[in-house]
Amino acid sequence: MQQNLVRNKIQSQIQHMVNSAIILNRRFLDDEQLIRSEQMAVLEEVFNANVRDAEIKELSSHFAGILRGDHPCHIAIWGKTGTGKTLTLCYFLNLLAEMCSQQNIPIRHVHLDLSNPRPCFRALNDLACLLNASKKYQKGISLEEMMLRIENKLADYEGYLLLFIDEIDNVRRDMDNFMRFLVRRLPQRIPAKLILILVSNRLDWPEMLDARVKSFLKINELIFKPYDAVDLKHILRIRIEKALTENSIAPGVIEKIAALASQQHGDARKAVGLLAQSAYLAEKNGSKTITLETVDQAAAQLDMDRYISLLRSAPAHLKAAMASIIHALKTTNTSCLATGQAYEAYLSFCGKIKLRPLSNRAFADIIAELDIYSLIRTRIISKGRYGRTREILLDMPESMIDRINEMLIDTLIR
DNA sequence: TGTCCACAGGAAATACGGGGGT
DNA sequence: ACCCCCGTATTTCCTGTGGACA
Repeated sequence: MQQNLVRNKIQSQIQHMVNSAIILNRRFLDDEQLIRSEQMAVLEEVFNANVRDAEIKELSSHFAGILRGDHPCHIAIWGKTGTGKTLTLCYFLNLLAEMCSQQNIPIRHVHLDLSNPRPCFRALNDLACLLNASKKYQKGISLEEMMLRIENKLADYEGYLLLFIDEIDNVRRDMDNFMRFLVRRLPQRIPAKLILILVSNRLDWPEMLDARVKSFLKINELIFKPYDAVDLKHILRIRIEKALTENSIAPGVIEKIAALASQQHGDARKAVGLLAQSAYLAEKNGSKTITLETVDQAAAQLDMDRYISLLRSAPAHLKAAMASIIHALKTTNTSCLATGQAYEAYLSFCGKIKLRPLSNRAFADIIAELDIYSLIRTRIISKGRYGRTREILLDMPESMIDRINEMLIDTLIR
């Protein structure tokens, strides 16, 4: 009897979930889960909607020379994250390689992805790995050695070599060294016709370079504009068609998601992410449609998740600093802190959890880092005779502060 | 007008850890 | 086992500064 009740209940719950399902194909809501060919298929549909037309045209005219035996110069590409630089380039290069091989033009392209920051050494090592010139090293081998290995590997390749370097401004430290190698040294030492494709999301990165290297870069420039709301709507429609059931979207929802995403940075990945989150949420609530309110909730939740996951994996001192700032603001009942006060709070907090505190200077850097992640907001103010300091304040909903605080203390004490 | 506070933030030095070559 | 090399984290030392106050 009892058992039957439970069975019925579970069965009806499952049935309810099936009826209210709005996600048909989960994988199309998350690029990570798509295999390459599916990504390309989605991308082709996007291109068919005339999105990124101008950029592809530019690329075509730049590289057309290869098919005539010319040697096109390097190209620099700018655009913010999520504007489709990487995917567009991959797609384009594959197509180009296909055309070349039909005409027996030797061509190789290598995609060096620097989406997480790394020093010169690591970047070179990764490049060497992609070329099969070396294995993965952590440390311990000189830069010179790494460069030689790359050169030797390429010593008898005479065709076109397209080096597609993604997010090049992520090479921290010794950027000059890295660029000098690519721009001046490598072309002189290998027979291949080298073309660099330098992708970055900051317009100003060449300013950081050595003037001599800069002058060697005879660069053609191409800018990927952020997607506007119209483009984003196209992109979202394609995903919705593939991933969701019909009529699961309330009127205005696409527009709202597109507007939110284009307001922020015109990042397509974020837009799709927001769509996905909205769909999950609607399904969890047993609703058959995604409404405008669902989108709001989803956006809030994504925000929260971003903060939480950012902090969870952060170094201990960063967590401690964040926790002490929250604590200090709560106990003093003011809305902002000066650096000195924050440092005091941090010192006593460290004492409590038995963590060796960092110096004043290092703490200031942590504050700056928290500001970059926009976990706090700071600005420099001068109180005249009473000194110059940063004003530190939190800028997030009350409920979020509490949850973050709990999580911090939990992970720190354990 | 000059002083001087309480820091900001750059540069260099130092500490530390870990891997490769021999 | 030893030395060399490199990357990262932190410290030490330093110069710079907006504006209230005398």
